[in-house]
Amino acid sequence: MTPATGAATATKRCDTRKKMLVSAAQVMRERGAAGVTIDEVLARSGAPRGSVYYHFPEGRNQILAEALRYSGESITEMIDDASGWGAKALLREFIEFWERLLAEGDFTAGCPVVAAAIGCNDEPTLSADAGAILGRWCTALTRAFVNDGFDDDDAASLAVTSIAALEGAVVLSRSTRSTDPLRQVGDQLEFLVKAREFVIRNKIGQ
Amino acid sequence: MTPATGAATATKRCDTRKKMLVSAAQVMRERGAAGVTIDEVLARSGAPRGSVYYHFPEGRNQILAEALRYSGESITEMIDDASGWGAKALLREFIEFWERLLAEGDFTAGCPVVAAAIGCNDEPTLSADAGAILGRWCTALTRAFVNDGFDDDDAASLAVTSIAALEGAVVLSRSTRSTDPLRQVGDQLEFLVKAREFVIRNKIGQ
DNA sequence: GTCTATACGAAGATAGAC
DNA sequence: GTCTATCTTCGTATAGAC
Repeated sequence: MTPATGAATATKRCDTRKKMLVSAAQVMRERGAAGVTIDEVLARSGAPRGSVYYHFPEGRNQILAEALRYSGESITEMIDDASGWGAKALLREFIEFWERLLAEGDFTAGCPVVAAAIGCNDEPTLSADAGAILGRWCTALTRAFVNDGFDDDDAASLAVTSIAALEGAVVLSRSTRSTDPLRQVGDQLEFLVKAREFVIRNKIGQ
Repeated sequence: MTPATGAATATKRCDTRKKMLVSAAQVMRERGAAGVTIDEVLARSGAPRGSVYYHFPEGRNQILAEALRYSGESITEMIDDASGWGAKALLREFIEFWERLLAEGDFTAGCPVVAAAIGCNDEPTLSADAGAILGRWCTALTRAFVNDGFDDDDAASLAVTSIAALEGAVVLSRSTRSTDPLRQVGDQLEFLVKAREFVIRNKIGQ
């Protein structure tokens, strides 16, 4: 095998796998984890049926697990990229990100990680995997809040609240077909952070 | 038919229907809307297979729609019952409610309305139905905030943020198998409301 | 109102050729 | 790596008896 063919094969291999994972994540976003079928993934990705169990020997459950990891990582990257800007900028970025995604898909798709967290037919570990990803987002955001001067507990609490509120807002925005919830939550979170900063700066009790 | 038999029949009829809806809602909470199968509903409810299409002529989709409505209403009632106590008490009640439910089910089940909002195989109206229910919760909570002295816009914004944050916290709590997110979000929401009140009372800008 | 049986299709998974 | 064909299971839905 020449180096050229080797590279081409490797590329092809990754392409098919990747296309399937992207499609699986998309279906997960639209119909929930339990709604992901191999047929639908094949139809969307254009991947050949014959290569399903070649790329994913453990079948459907493996596709679900990897699709979750794949889409989780892409959002984690966005958070990591933005975490140098400070927590408030990160929150704004997150909101813009979801506003764009929701509107692009005409409110037919939500967050794949939440979809996985909600549950699926079998594979009970999927929800825990989703929880781990959400936990990592919280950790990254906590770090950003700490950099902004919050102590560890406050930072962690604000981070968890921010992720929860934003993910909840995505659910509300999607199901009501409006970005209003996302923007309202964004405004309130911004105020919340400022109020916390104000309280700390002035060393006053609540 | 004597009145007695009539009543007995009516009771029986409602019992089977109700048992099936409760079971369907339970499956929805555990596996998502797309994960609800008639077989599973029958197995859990002990309802006879023969009466599925007697009680639900439109089949599975009807079961999903009614299970959503049923479980949505039970939570709406809780909100309405508590809405006389003021918004902050209502939030606390909501948090206790979910802490109890999550722990009782060993973190295997979340909110049925969010599960429906996330999507399902067919029946695209289910998500919109869920959105309508979430909207009603926001309306009720908005009213409570207005009663507490907030103007309409602030009240609505706080209500949306509260519902979003709490539903998001349920997702986080479930998938991380811990009630910490729910409690952290509860604390932050309480602080947020107090801070808003403080700002209004002292007529200071943000 | 409920039962049994069954038709029908969808979906996951496997086998072997190419 | 991919294709076709096939097996099997499961789930929805229908029909007709009781």
